[in-house]
Amino acid sequence: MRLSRSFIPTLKETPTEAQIVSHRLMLRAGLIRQHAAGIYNWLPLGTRVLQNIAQIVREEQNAAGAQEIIMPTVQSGELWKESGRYDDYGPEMLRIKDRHERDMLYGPTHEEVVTDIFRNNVKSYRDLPLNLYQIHWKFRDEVRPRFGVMRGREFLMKDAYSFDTDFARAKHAYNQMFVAYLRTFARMGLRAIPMRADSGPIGGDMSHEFIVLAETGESAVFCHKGLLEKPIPQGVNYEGDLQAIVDDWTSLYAATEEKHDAAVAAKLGADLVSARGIEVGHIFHFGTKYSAAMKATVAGPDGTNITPMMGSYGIGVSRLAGAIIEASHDDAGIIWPESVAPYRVGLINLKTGDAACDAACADLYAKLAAAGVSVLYDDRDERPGVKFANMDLIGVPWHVVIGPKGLAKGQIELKRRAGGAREELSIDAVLQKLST
RNA sequence: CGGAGCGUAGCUCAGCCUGGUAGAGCGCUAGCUUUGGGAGCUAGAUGUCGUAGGUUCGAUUCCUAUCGCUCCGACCA
Repeated sequence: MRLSRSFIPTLKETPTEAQIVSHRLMLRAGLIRQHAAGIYNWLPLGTRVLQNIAQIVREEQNAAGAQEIIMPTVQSGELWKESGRYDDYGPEMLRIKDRHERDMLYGPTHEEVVTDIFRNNVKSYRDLPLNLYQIHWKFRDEVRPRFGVMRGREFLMKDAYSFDTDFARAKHAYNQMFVAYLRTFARMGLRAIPMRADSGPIGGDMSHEFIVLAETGESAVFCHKGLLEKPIPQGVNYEGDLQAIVDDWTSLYAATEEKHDAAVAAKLGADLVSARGIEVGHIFHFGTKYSAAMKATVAGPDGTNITPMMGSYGIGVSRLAGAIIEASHDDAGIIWPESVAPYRVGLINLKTGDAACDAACADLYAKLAAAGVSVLYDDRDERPGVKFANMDLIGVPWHVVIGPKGLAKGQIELKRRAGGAREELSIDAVLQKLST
């Protein structure tokens, strides 16, 4: 993409409303713009990041055996009356009446809808296990939205729902999501630590929050420092027994403030990490809470009905965009991990209008595109300082700098955004390096 | 929901206390110069001073209401 034709409105100054670094940088780098309290427009750069994050989530969910669907954002209130949550959920749920005065709502979560899909379409135990997920927008009318996309009212979420015939199989479904989550966050360059958590109003007794440590995190968390270095499982067979992996991760102390046991934690001594964290994922097992209330059953092997055990598994996709920035930035701007970066390479033409520079840039731009590398090409007639500052702010992982001085020697500059290491290379060498 | 603050140009903000024809920097437009880390000069465009009432000869300024946004707290599958 040529920057001269891109809609990437960057800001030199920080808007007053933004208090934390990820919010400031998302506004300054032109990823988002606020529409109303806790509600945001995602501009082209932000949209690309969001799509990259969603794609990683999607690939790992699919690998773990979940199937993607799309459920409605606007739901019927009737279903929520069945589960009893229409009255329980409170003012956080945005309630709407349609033209026929029917009670509708903008979905804050989808247990009711997915259970309705299940009971209408799944009739036999032989169709289980089943895990359905979507990556879709939710609305929760938070009392106090804040921190940009970290606690918005409308947000993009991956929510998965598992159905199993008994607890052992439900536990396996839980473990599948547990392991998939470890891998998902790691692919985004994040270390997310599973911590014992309160299951909250949704109910249930098996629950972990996946927490990224960050100073600006909303909750206080405590964990064994060994969890910061534990290797992420590779080559996982999701059909096989995952209990050993889960046990390995849950054997070390890790808890959010609500579940924190100071006496137990104190025994860790110097191994205890006490920090703040951002919740990027949350998994629950809640048994038959919804399937029973909504009379979702399947026929069992002996002909009697089985009420399936369920779990739900959430990832805050739009929140992750903020969390990644919290974890990876410097004074100059965002430092995107390659896996989620809106572009992999930023090509800077130091002297637009200079025939040699223009030709070299155009040539490299075309060749990188042909090699399948996403490039943001700053072809604007701006001063070098402006271009450097802008590319640092946007935070693409690799910067290629082409200017008249270097070009005279047949050299261009390749800079790594993370760390700032630079090297002078030939154009072919840069092409080679970025194409692999 | 309790407490506090802020709404003036696209952005950051001054002006308001003490009422009298709307300001700065950055950005934007045009031109010239400049060009390896957010340049310089010149010329220009841009505002229902959040909205509605009230007081006054006169309101961005004082009063009231209202809407919006932010922060602290409570809350947060």
